[in-house]
Amino acid sequence: MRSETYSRDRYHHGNLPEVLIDEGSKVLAEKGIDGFSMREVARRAGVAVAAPSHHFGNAKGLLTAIAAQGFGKLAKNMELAATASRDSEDRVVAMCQAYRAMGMSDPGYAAIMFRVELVDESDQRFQEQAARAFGLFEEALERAASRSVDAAQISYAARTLWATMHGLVDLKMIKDQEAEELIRFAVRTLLAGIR
Amino acid sequence: MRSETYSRDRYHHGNLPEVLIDEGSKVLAEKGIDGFSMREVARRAGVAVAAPSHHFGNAKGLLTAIAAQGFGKLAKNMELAATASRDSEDRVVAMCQAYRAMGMSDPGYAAIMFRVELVDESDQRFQEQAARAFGLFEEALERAASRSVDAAQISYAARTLWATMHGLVDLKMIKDQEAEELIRFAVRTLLAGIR
DNA sequence: ATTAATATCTGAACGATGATCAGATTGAGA
DNA sequence: TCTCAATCTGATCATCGTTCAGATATTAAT
Repeated sequence: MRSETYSRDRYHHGNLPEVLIDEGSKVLAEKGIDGFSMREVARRAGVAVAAPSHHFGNAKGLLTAIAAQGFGKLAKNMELAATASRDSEDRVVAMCQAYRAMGMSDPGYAAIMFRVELVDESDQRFQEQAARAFGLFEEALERAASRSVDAAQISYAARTLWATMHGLVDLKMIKDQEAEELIRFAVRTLLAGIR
Repeated sequence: MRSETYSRDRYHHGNLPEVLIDEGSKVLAEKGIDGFSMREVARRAGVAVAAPSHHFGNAKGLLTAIAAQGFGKLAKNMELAATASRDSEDRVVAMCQAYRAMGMSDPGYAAIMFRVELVDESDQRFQEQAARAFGLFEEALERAASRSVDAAQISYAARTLWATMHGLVDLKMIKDQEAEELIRFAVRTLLAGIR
């Protein structure tokens, strides 16, 4: 019985990058960004303090990789949530709920995914995953809007609603009991506004 | 000619707390939250590293004080912006613009004012200033809405728009040339939605 | 005016962190 | 099998936040 999470009997770990991402997101979930450190992650992975740098360059690199994974999860959750409804407005609401759920239940990811100063936004994989999540969102909104709405309006609406959800979650403005109602309010007023 | 910003000839500084807040916000503006440190602020104030702790407890305490001052500035800017217009919708837009202007031109404040993990939200002065800014916002929105809209709707709308502005600024989703248009879009659709 | 109490600041220390670098170890391809 | 690149270690460095005893100044009380 070893107290460390991962064995250290081999000099070469095998799949250190993945393990570091996993352990890193666990640390974030448990202690938040304040309790996060490269050394802590290295400890949990049972590896020397300098090892992570070889794969991710620096702390920002690891956080960026975790954030990219987070956006991948968000996209998946949003897709899943959307399939539950047939009504196009309901689908947008469901996606917003997925966004909220991730921000609330997975505080580790939420704490860094949108933190410009913590993440390297120029990272390709990060951009891909973030764009994928936002793309799903935009698409769903486009379907919920009437056909007569032009592209510029749709773009405005998508960005506005995305920003709204981000704000509501980031500022913790959604109380659990009224989440459904408040989100639906935001979606409905926006759709009503562009129709 | 002294290189230090403040003299150190007196053992007792006189108004250290204010100076620390000033220097702290300057550091934030220049180097962002990454470059911010108690030691750096102490250096600029020409004071021992331990001095700030006596007034603000810890780093979070100083950041909280700076953030509170930031909300005070924001409230002032919003009030000022609102007086420029007579139309109630225009006033809401002007307030949003003030919000945005602060987020963009004063990145030092924006970097911490809404960062839960950096700030002590239970701090009284912080709460007061933040509530004041939001209160102005809520009030302006209430005036812009028609009289038939009930209080719950107004509350939803205020929170939604505040969140939207926060999201747009935080995620840097507003490009300069379309700022006016996008903000007006957000305000107008929201008002249209609740009318 | 003198003294006591309080507020303010110093200087040195401690533990922890991110980053760097030479060198050890391993695995993959010639 | 041998070579070379990839991977990881261990030690080091500068910096950071915080703490604490003690020095200095201000205020209040006598």
